[in-house]
Amino acid sequence: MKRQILHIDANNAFLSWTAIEMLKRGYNIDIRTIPSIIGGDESRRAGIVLAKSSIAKEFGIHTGETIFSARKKCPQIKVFPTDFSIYIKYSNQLYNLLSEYTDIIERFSIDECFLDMTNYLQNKTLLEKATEISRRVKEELGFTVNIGVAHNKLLAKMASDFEKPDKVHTLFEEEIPTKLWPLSVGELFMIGKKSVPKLNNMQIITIGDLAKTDINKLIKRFGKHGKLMWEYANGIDNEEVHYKIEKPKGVGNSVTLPMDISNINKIAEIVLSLVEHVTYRLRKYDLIANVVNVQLRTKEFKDYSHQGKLDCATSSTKIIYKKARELLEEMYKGEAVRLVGVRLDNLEEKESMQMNLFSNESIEKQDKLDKVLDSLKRKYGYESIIRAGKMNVSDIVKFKKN
DNA sequence: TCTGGGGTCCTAGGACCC
DNA sequence: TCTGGGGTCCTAGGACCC
Repeated sequence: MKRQILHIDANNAFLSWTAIEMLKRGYNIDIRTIPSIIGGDESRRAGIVLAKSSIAKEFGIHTGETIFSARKKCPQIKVFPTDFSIYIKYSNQLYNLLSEYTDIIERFSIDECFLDMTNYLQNKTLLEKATEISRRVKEELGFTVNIGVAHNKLLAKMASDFEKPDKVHTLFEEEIPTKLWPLSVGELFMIGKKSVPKLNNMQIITIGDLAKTDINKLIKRFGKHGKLMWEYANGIDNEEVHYKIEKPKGVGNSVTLPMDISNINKIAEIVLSLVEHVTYRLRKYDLIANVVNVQLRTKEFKDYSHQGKLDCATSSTKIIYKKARELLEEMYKGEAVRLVGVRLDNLEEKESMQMNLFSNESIEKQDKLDKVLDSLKRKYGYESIIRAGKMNVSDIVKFKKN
């Protein structure tokens, strides 16, 4: 039996949601109707376009380009800051509305969901359900969505990416040759900008070209990814809609510094504050980590990282910082650093934590201290807890001046 | 006042064991 | 004077996604 899958994608999510919130707060312009973008903070060297209005798009502005470049294309562009609390609010509203239609719902990202409607059609067609959802989101939540209607996740996702905004598109098997195959190969999900030139060199220009290429040739050139590409080009995908909430496989935080730093002690202070953030998140999930990873990005945009296994899985700020500091010292060559990141991987449930016979007592003590600090953070806000040696942005500025 | 931050998965190569 | 080879674990880096 064929599965009945929908992919729902909020149109210009960050910008639309900001527009609605601003109107609610009394702002008299709907920023969806003017040349506008949501952008990162330029003063913190994070000035890229995260979302754009349709009019901004007409000026040739793309998501991911610099705000500087967007201004050159459209000097009158209005730039609004990011605010994740707004996005989470509207994302939840969308999720709650969609949850009325099926129990098998997967939050694919902050603005996208997959729905498995196979056992939830109630004598209606999948397309009728999609049309109803589209209308209700617009009327009740005040923004528009694109909906892809298909028999698997890949085709539903590709369909929702067809003409925008506020559209419902089907992509059933018999429509693949006319709707999917004429598109450029780079439009296919999981084919990024590095793969496109390699495929073009093999005379593969469209998704149809890819679909008709010998799969073994693709496997030879791209390994596992080659098989996936070929299957996707042919509309093959058996992935389930993952409706159970899964814990993360890894957690990380990274930060672009307001200015480049080449003093290892100052970098270590940034690492400490990142370790505090990241272990706090880890403890919220009741997880412990086995692997610590420290990442640096140089001012030339060269990324490198070192990772190391802990003797025993933990969520302790102190132990993880100690490891992170070792990794930093072993990898750092003295370059000017633009970004610092810390990731924790190979996570496991806290219940399974193995008792370390030799330092059991001190682990428990440290665990208690972290828990106390966490509850203070929740109560008084994260910024109220500042360990000695932690550096904030103004310290970095002062450091640079000295 | 060019170039975010959060993830997942894969691969190549080295170390080590038998 | 020949220097295997399979398996597993680990790390660094890269590709892709939103």
